[in-house]
Amino acid sequence: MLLEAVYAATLAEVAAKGLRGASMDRIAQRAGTGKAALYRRWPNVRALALDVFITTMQQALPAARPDTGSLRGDILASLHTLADELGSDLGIVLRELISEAAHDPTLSQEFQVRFGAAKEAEVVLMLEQAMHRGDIPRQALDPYVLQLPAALVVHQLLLTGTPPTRAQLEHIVDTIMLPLLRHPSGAPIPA
Amino acid sequence: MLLEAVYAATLAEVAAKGLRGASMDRIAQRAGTGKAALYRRWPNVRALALDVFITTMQQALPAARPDTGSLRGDILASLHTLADELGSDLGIVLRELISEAAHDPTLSQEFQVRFGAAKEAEVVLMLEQAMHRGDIPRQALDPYVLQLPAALVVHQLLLTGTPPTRAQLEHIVDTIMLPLLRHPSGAPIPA
Amino acid sequence: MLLEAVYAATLAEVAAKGLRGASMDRIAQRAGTGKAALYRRWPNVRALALDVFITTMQQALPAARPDTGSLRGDILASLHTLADELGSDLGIVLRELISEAAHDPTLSQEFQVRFGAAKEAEVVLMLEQAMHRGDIPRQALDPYVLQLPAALVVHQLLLTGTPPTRAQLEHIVDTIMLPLLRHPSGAPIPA
Amino acid sequence: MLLEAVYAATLAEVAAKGLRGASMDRIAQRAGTGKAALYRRWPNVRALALDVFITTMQQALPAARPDTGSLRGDILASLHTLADELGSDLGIVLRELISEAAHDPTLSQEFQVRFGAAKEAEVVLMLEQAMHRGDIPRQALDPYVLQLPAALVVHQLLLTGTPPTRAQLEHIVDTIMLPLLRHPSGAPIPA
DNA sequence: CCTTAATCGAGACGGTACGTCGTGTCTTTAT
DNA sequence: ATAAAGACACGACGTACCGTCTCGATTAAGG
Repeated sequence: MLLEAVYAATLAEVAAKGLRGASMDRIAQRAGTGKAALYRRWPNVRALALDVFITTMQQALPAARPDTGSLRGDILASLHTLADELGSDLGIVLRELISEAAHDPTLSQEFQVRFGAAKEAEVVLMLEQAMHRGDIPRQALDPYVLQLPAALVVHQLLLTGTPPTRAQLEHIVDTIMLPLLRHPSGAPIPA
Repeated sequence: MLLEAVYAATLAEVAAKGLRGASMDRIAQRAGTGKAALYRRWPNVRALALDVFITTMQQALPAARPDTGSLRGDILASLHTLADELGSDLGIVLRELISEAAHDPTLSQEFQVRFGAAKEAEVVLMLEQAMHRGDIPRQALDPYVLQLPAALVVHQLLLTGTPPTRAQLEHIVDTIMLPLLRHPSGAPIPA
Repeated sequence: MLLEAVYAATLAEVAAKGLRGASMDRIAQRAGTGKAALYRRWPNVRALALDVFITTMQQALPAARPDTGSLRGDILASLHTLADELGSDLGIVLRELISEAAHDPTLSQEFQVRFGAAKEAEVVLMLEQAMHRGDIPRQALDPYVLQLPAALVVHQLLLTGTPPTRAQLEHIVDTIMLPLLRHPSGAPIPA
Repeated sequence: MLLEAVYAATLAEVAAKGLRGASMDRIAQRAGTGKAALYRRWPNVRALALDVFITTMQQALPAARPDTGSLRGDILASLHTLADELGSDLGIVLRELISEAAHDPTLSQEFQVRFGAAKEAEVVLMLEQAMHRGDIPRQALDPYVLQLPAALVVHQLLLTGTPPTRAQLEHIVDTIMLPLLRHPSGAPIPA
């Protein structure tokens, strides 16, 4: 109840003023509560924003674990969900958190564990299903290949400010991702 | 004279307190001047800090255009230079730029022009040399493939806080980049 | 508690630097508080200083309503109290009030109500007692006559920087005030 | 030439922003010159304003030495001139100077000598003419009586913000000033 | 059913930094 | 040589947030 209001207020505030310009006072006011209620749960604005970001991202995850019947469809659906999320206010928050993480290694790890790992697990699942089905040959899963489509999506967002279009996503999947999965190099994977 | 003092003061302040904790008052004091002299040139602390870092960085750039004789060697050298740069203070600034760009589209463009384009041109040059030599088949250059190694390096930096090691870079080149270049899909490239 | 500290700090600051040289920062520091606490209550240094002085003055007022048994004694006692007040730091504040009032009509009124009116009521009371006793003939009270001694005292203060001496006050009462009251002109009083 | 521009600029600036709000920078700009030219002649804003004020006042003085043929007419004419002056921008400057004088005794004296003394000499002249004509009995001139009408005019201005009307001036002259001059007390005048 | 404890909103508190403005001095231009 | 224009070091201004804190008022559970 109250938490929902706080989450919504935080997203709105960060979207409007940026993480740097966000203020506890205003978030409290937007949420119709007092600062004490916020400081009781989060030590500062950044922590609050990170929590909101990750929680919101995670709620969006289940919808992103699709089973369209084909590997191509699954990957595309997943990327599309990601691109949609990053195109919204969450994209702004992501960029803020990236800079914040530069000063706070804790945040970096937290971010990696709660967001990076979840994304990766999702892809692993999809690929294992695909190997079961025989869509792609059995192979050891290379983490760099797993990250690849997400990395390209995020990279484009960070450099140009907008996530890839559906056509661009298809291009990424068809000319980069699928070829790599169909003809794996079989090289050993470094730690 | 005064500018040198300000640059030095800014670097010292940022080193001491971090980019986020730097304050105009203290920078002015360190530089033996007044705030007005700073605000006359930069609109705020971030702009000052970013200017200082970008200027400092660009002086170190020219060393990055390699010609090792083989495509693999060229790409690796280029990536290594990038990873080294991003592992230093430059990495921090990159992250600040990213968040700053979320609120200032101008900066986004500026950044893309002064860094993204330079990086891309460098890769294009390497690939054309390689096609001349016959290392890889003649092909239209796919911007997503060009960005790919840099995207993976940056992505790892942003998620984990540290750039890839030499072994990881070799892995990226050998199992992802070179296979894609040796067996291009030939698909049309979307705008 | 805090207010006391602020009042004391303000008096100390003004004593040290003069009203014009007083600064909010220093007053806050002297009072062991922050500027925000001051600006929450007063819009600027002048308002604070003036409030402190007016309050301080009013606490000293009650002692000023004399009943010496003769009209001459009453008026002299009243003027003497006024002269004493204006000879202290209060004189400085009076002058500040005057210049401040030139830009702020509200202050003009406030000043008139809290001092002018009080002073006038005091004189009216004395004169009515005197008419009762038969010291002076019954007469309509002319506001210009009522203001007269105070006006002369203030005027001298403003022009020379020091209020009249006891001998000068006696002269004013004996050669100007009392003759006018003993032989009133009886002319109508303009609005 | 330049001085005229500076004088006009100063009057305009002080009228617009008050002495407290006046700035050397703006006066210089209004006068179409640089700050250096001002600081070469006056040590600070207050000194400049005082100089302008007194000079302007003195130029207006000669017009105030009337000879209407009757004492009443002379005094009224003189008071009217004073009230007019004080009702204009000069009234504002007067009030500013009064507060300034609180911190600078030099200014107090200067003001008294150049303005107060001139006013007094004017009244003395009028009264001596009147005694010559037999309008009033020969008598020692009491400085407090001399100051009296001006004191009342200034007092009203300072308390209410507006100088007396013509009717009020006549009242002051008829019921206070003239009676005192026609029936002098003859008491000795204290230093 | 009442009371005791926790939580709520509201907002004051001591602080730090902000970005603007004005000071009085000193230097650069352009005659 | 002088004058305008304006940079310089300094410091006060008034605002906005910070993170801590004290308040009643409102709930809830537990005796």
